[in-house]
Amino acid sequence: MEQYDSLKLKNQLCFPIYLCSKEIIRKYTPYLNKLDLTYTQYIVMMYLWENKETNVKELGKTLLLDSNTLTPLLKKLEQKEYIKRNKSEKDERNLMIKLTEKGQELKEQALDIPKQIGKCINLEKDETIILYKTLYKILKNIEER
Amino acid sequence: MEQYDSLKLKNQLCFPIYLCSKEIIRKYTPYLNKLDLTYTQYIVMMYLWENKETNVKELGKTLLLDSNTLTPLLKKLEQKEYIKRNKSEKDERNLMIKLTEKGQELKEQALDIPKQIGKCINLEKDETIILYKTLYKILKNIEER
DNA sequence: TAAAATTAAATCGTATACGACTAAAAAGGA
DNA sequence: TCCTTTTTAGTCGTATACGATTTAATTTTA
Repeated sequence: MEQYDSLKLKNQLCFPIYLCSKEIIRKYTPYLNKLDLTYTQYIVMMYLWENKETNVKELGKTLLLDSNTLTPLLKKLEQKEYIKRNKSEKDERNLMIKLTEKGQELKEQALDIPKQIGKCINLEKDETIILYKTLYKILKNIEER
Repeated sequence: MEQYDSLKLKNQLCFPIYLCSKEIIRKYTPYLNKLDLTYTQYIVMMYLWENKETNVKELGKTLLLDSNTLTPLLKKLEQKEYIKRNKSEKDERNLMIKLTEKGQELKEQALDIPKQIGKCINLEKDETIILYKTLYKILKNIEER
């Protein structure tokens, strides 16, 4: 191993992760355009399709995003009438995020997207499972140190 | 499998990839701040530490970035005097990117970063190898379709 | 060889992403 | 209770990221 090998791009684990993230998201784009969503808006909608109601803090904990990113994004989703933003009555510091009818209906149109993306990525079942496990292990390790 | 399971966040392969990319880059930040680099600037510098000279097109092919992202980024690296940007004499459409002395010296200061990040990610050797292989397979599959 | 097509970089507009800070509300303690 | 601390969103500034378009240089072709 040469002295500078550790600085070569091909030896950086983060590099292909960064590339994959960008390139898979790029693959999502044409499908998401049809729903008038960006990728980040899409994962917010997925969270809401599962949970119906949340607040900025909760959402941020799952998506690992802070209010500085979420606030403007949620305002855009409200403009599109996919969600409603309202202060909690119990604790006015909390902003409650709720799906609208229109936001709920969008879920139907999204149903085909995962299959299309899966076809692009095209991994074997067991490769996919190992990949998941490793990625979540990295996330766990990182948050710990 | 329920009808909507495919739309759950935990079943999205892209989601943990996206999170890992963000979170690993976040780990880089304090180290890169010392070198006055962002993550994207860092991978540009890594490319140049390996190749000494390139142009925007070549660089973009490796980093999967276009001139719309690279042009302002390279101007910033030039301001910091890590690189020089000059039109090629052979073909004036090409902008040649060259390391400066100062940019070359930065490599020494970066030498410890990969080890520190590796400690954070903290995977077994064989896990890492499989992860690399799978990520590059995804990239290959994606570019094909 | 002159016009058309192609190529490379730059520019523009929009949307994250995030560190640092601010404002408002709630919780806690003397 | 009043004051301090904590919590939650929001704001601001900087830096990507990228689709679409523009500009300039080169190559192709009629």
